[in-house]
Amino acid sequence: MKGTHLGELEEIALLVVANLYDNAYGVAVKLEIEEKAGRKITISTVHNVLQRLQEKGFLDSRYSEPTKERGGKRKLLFRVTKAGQLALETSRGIREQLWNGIPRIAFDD
Amino acid sequence: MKGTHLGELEEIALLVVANLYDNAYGVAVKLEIEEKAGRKITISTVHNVLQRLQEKGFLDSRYSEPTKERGGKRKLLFRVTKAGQLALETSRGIREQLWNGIPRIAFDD
DNA sequence: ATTAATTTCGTTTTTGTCGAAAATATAAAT
DNA sequence: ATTTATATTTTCGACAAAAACGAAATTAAT
Repeated sequence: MKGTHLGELEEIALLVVANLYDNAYGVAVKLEIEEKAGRKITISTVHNVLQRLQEKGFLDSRYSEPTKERGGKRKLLFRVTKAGQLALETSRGIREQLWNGIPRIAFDD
Repeated sequence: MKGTHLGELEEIALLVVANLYDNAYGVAVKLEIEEKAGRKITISTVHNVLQRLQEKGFLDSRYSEPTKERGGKRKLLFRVTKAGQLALETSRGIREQLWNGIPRIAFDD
């Protein structure tokens, strides 16, 4: 059976797609993850997670027209679905609640 | 090399241990995850993730004394380390930044 | 033909998940 | 009081899903 909730990278990738809005394709997502999350990641990993998110219904995609640059083949552009948005908000809500429940003393070192 | 960042369940478990403060052992963590995250999970899964978090240096543990209740054997109590706290804060900061960068239009349906 | 930008494929490691067994405590029964 | 039953907790062994990579395939301009 398929997975139910958002994995760690899945969540970051989803947020990044939302950030990039109308330019959310593989390479851009990779660069944005590396910059905002401070972490190296290969392009294969990015495409892998984007595809998984689409299969789960959290992203959809369409092809752009080829660009005029050298090697500028068509891009597969992603956007966050309503279900994706909901999954993100749910995830955030849970963590927020958990953060709020931490007693001060728990982090005194 | 071993895993560097916090998995999705790892992060929730870490937050839950912080929430429970001085009563963070397997069963309590399981119940708290189920309640706060609205998700079913087995005790084996919980122990597994707690152990992995300890190996990564994000948790440490000690044994309590047995209780006087029937079957009340000693509990393995966990607490969040400084490294664990830092990992949580880093993770939160990254997501916060990503949420703030989402253009309004990205979520208009 | 060559080179550049992008996506797709096959494989491996790490994380997430469970069922069942083992350990350790109290309670009940003989 | 010794055994037998039952409760609470942790440990073990296996498997599924997510994360990660290198390399191949695709498609565009030079």
